[in-house]
Amino acid sequence: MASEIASTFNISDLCKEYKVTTRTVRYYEDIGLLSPARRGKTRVYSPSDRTRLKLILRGKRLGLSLEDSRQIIDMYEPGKSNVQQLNTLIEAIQLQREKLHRQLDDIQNLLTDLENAESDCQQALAETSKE
Amino acid sequence: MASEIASTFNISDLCKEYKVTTRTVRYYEDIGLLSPARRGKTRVYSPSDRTRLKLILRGKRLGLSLEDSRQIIDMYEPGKSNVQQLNTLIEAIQLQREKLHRQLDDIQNLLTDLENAESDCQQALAETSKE
DNA sequence: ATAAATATTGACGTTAACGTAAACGTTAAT
DNA sequence: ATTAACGTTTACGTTAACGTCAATATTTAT
Repeated sequence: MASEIASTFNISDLCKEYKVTTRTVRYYEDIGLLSPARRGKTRVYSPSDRTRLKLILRGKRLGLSLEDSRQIIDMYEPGKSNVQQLNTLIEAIQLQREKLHRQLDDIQNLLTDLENAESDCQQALAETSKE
Repeated sequence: MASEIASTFNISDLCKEYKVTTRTVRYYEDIGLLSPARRGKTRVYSPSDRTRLKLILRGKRLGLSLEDSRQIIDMYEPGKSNVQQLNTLIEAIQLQREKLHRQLDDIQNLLTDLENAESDCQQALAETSKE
């Protein structure tokens, strides 16, 4: 028998790594976003599961819903796809990209606003220290 | 009497402009994010109200909660602030900026992923058309 | 003046994304 | 062997951000 090569994770280690609760990753499994293997009844997470979780959390940081993330993740594995499906997928990808570009724009603007707000504060502080 | 100068908006025009429902802007008023004037019982929105709504919606596109947006908007009007408050505000601003920079990073990565996914699709389509 | 459109204030309903607690089995260390 | 630590399922609870009526003014157009 070959020895185990791929590293695996139990639920609590995975949760510690990504600072989420077990409830959260079990919930993701409930809705089909993760499907870890089992050793008996215990969940065993593969590196691929770990990656999926990472992608989900990145999505959350961007304000995506879990369903949005699911779709995006599915985009990475076209699987058995005919021409029709591929074209649909490309369209979906482009829509997401446009949305992300809008988001980039929003962030740039908000960053500018915050920089201005901060320098206003610094200004006010400087005024205060003069009196 | 001087004639009216500043343009104002009624609720439905405002909603049409920003593609939100009246329920939404009334809700924002309920939680104190907007405080339009009244003509009798009818709400009258000023350009400043309009701007606030715009900022709220930008926040939403970025995945911010309404409370986050409220805090950020408050950052633009320091009002009567002592040194202590100003320093607290500057810290808050910097925290938000760091978060936004992380978000920028996430978006760049996701965009790269999607570009790769798209070119994989194109590739697959090319293969298909060869047969 | 009267109909049609638009406004208002309740108030209950809904969905996503978990939190929280109970009740229970399994493994690990002492 | 027993206790502590960790795992499991089940199930009710919670919060944000509105949706969706309903009942009732008020305004606008004809």
